[in-house]
Amino acid sequence: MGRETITRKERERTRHRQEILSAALGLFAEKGFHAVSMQEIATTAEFATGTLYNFFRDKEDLYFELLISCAQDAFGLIMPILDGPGDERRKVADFIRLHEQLAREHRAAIQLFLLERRGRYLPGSKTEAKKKEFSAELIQQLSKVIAAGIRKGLFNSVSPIIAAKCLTATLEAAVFAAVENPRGTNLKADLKGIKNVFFKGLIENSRDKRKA
Amino acid sequence: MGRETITRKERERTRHRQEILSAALGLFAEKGFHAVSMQEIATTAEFATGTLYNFFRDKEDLYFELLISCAQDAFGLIMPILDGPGDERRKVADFIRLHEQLAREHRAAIQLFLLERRGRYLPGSKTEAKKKEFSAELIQQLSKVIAAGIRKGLFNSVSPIIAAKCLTATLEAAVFAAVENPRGTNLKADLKGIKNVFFKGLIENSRDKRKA
Amino acid sequence: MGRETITRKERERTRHRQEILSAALGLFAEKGFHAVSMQEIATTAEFATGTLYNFFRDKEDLYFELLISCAQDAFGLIMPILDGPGDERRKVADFIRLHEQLAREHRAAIQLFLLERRGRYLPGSKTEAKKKEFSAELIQQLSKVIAAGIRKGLFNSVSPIIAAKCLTATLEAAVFAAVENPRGTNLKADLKGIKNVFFKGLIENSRDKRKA
Amino acid sequence: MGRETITRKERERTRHRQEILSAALGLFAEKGFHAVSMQEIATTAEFATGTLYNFFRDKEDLYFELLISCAQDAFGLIMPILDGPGDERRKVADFIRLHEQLAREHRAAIQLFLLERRGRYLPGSKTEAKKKEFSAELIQQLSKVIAAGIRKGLFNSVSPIIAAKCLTATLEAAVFAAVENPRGTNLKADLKGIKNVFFKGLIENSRDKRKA
DNA sequence: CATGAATGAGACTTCATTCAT
DNA sequence: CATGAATGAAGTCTCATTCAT
Repeated sequence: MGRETITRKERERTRHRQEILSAALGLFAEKGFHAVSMQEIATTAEFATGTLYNFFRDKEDLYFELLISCAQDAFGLIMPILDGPGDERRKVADFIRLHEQLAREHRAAIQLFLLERRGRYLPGSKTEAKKKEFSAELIQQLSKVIAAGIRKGLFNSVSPIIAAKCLTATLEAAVFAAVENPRGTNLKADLKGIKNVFFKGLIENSRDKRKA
Repeated sequence: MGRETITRKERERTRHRQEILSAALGLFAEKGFHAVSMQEIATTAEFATGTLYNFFRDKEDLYFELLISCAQDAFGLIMPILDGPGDERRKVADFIRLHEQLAREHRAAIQLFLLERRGRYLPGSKTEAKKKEFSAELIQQLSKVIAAGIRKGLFNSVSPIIAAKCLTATLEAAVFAAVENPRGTNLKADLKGIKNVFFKGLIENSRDKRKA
Repeated sequence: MGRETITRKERERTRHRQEILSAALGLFAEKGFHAVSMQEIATTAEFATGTLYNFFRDKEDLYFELLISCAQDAFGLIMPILDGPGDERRKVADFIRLHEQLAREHRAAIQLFLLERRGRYLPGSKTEAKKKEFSAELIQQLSKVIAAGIRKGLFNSVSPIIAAKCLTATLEAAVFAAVENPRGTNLKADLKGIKNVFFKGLIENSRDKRKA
Repeated sequence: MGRETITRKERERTRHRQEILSAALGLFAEKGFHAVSMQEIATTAEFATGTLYNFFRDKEDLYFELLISCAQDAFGLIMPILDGPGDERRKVADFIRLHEQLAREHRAAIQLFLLERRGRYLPGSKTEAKKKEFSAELIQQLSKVIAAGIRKGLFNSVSPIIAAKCLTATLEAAVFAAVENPRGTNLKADLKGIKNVFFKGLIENSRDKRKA
């Protein structure tokens, strides 16, 4: 019984923490960090203001934890695709296609990440560092895949890092646009187009060589 | 004399306006919209707080005008390249290369534009709309160039709009990174790499065809 | 068995109460009443917040009880010296000397009493009254000793109450200084000097008389 | 005219600052630092909350400036007595007597200084340091007078510093008591008694010597 | 009695904006 | 137009206290 009691309390606490994070996610994604007040988050989560501070040191910490939580979710979807075994061309194609699901199921998280570059405006903040870290990790993994593809002759010989940066920047922009204005965008089509652009390149290689 | 007096006054006014905008640009770029106070801008511009309100309706309006002013500068550099006559491949290459100059000479303006997606936190604001407008215009122009290139057989047949979006997103990310951390980035090399990725594409077409 | 169980419980309760008071004493002495939170006291005493309220009505009550507890300790040392039989000059000298021990062994209690005059900011509080009461009692006892000394011709004929107030005020200041900055103070020497000042007076009486 | 305009504004500003300090003095003296809110000070001074922050960095700064202002007033009365030329016995007597005026005319300032030892609870604060500084300066001056008196044979040979500390501690206590409870105290009589105690000493010197 | 999460009033402080000079 | 003191709403965070377990 003792163990169970403890466990119930702990479960409650975790659940409450989740509720707060959930409320905060929605609001931050909708309005951005500064336009959301702790009051607002508390009310949305149906807690008192002070309660938030039993879970998070301050507003920035709440935002930070949210960031981590969202990033873990996203990485949980992304990494298996990039890490797994298999054809690099397929991996990249799947990675691109995955963004449709991300836009559908992680709308708020995407806004959270992309609404404001720089973690919390003043560089050097914990949030700032974390965002960069996530971004770097993603690019790192993607570039590994691309490098492997190049080695196998599946991809042209371009800088894997640069290619990864190009692709992530493009996908971020596309996903963000889709998430901000779902009705005005056809993300599925856009992703196909993006794949096309990246896989084909702008300049038909054969012709290119002939000219050279 | 009358005309001259008026003219001097007008010049003065314009100059003061410019000084305010200039001070605001530096601060907004460095800290972001929320972390800059009107008092700070006033002090930096060496005016009194109230004076700012003789030139701009409110803080958002100041930001808005600043945005427009910066955008005009940028477009003044970009459009001639895209609009002018000549080889589309050259145009795109020049457009890419131009971003090095932008990062060098318009550091603050770039941060102003890219620090925060969304004009000013609540979607639907004037600033919000303006940012989208600028972005759309750029993509529009660039896609025209790409479309022309495709028609002339200079580029592969991809969606010009998508390709333009890919390229601008990528360049924005690269320029932003360079501007935020000049020492940690080699923008010139990155831009070359970007050109490479876009021109080559990931998948070597000749091989591609062979395999197919 | 019944009686024993009850007794153990009572002992436990008393011990817990003491632990709380002990933790509170250290914190109040170090930081003052306002800068210490109930949560802090609870943590230091290794209890939950709510537990404190099983022993004390509120924060002020805790402080009040602490005051009484400390005063009893101090009085337990002071009163035997003043009350006992013997030479009044010796009593006063011992009373002065006793303050060295107080500073050594009751550092926290001294800070508790002397850090803030007035019991607890709003005059008229319970704490306020208690502090005055203790002070009055001390002065009362000390003045009795002085009065007796005067009657026996051991002391000059001064107002015993005033003399007692002078002496306690002086000693309080000296002890407080020593307790706040032990390294910068030589309390033993200071106490000797104080004794000297009070026993001699500023004006050499013999000369005084000659001049008169 | 220009100079006059500037001067008027400056005068206004100084006057407002004074009004704030005056309101704050009354409240701090009555309730102590923590029990007074900035709101309360603002309301009492008939300003908006924010206005206080145009004059003082924060609450502590306001308190600090108040302290300095009060100390200057007090020193303006005390120092001429101690510094001037003349008989040291008279100086000390006048210094003691002066405290009646202080209690009458600087009631609030005295409470401000004596309500809470330690400047602002946590040692090391600006306020803390300033209080000590004032106290040290007073003791320093007073001890000089006493030392001079001793050299001239006007006073017994006691430690001047210790004697000064004894006297100031005593006077502070007496003045504070009078200021806290004007009806229950006869400060004039107390000061006479204090003078008596200090000038006579407890032990008649002639007898003392005879006994020795 | 012990626990400790929840509460919510209230404190301090900032800052966009106004307005009399 | 310029000035800059004044405004006061709003935001962040603390903490004494309660109460269900």
